[in-house]
Amino acid sequence: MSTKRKVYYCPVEFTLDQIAGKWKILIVLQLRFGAKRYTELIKKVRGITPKMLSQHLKDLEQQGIIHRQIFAEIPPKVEYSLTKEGEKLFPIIDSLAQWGSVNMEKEKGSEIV
Amino acid sequence: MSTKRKVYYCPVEFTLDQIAGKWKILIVLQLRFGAKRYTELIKKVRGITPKMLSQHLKDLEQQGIIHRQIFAEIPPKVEYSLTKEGEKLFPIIDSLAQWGSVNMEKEKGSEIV
DNA sequence: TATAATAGTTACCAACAGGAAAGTTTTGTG
DNA sequence: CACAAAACTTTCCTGTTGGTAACTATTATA
Repeated sequence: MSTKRKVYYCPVEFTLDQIAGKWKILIVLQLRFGAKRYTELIKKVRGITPKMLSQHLKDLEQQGIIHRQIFAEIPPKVEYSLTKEGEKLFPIIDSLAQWGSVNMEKEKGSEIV
Repeated sequence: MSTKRKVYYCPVEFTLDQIAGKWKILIVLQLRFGAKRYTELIKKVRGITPKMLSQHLKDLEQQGIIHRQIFAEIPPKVEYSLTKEGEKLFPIIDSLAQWGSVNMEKEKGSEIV
């Protein structure tokens, strides 16, 4: 996600720009199962690096999709959760998951674990 | 889309890999309104270059999402249309469009034309 | 004083997606 | 023979995305 002001003529194009990239949707997917801490996300979002995670968490917070809550504890605790706005992405995630489940099976060498 | 064999553990991740990038979904979106020729697509998919269009048309054909029909005419005529498989992407496009319509309006400086 | 835990940041680098501009092929028409 | 039209292809270049690895800050505990 960039901060460039761009005029969109197409809602689909707008959405694609908002959630583009390898990680945003996968992060939201994990948060769907409940609020999570930074290190939990590192473990659950397979393959994501600290840099990518914090970068995308920042973006998502600015977009109003997730909420970041800091607990005044030692050691520090920060919890990420979906906002109401974020929950509105569920239909997108569902349709992606639906299409994926059907089409993954056609691929030789892929497994569902 | 790459040809690399990759094992997927998550249907959402699989789908994202299949339709990732700036153009695939926008091409499918246009073909939803009927079969189109190459030059029509160039005009309708705002901003796409010849290179990007033919590259993604090739990918989409290999993925079984679109069908390419050549007419033996002079000058040449090639028509692209969605396959049954391609039509299964409609729910994804619909959810992207839905989210986009709602959220675009919140952006100052964006207009729907 | 050294270590551990959490939540990051920073610097550097590589790969790939994408863009610009020009060229290619085929045949028909003036 | 030159040009037009359709459908691409090719070359070269740039910018963004993403990856690796190391480093930082804070406080508690042994």
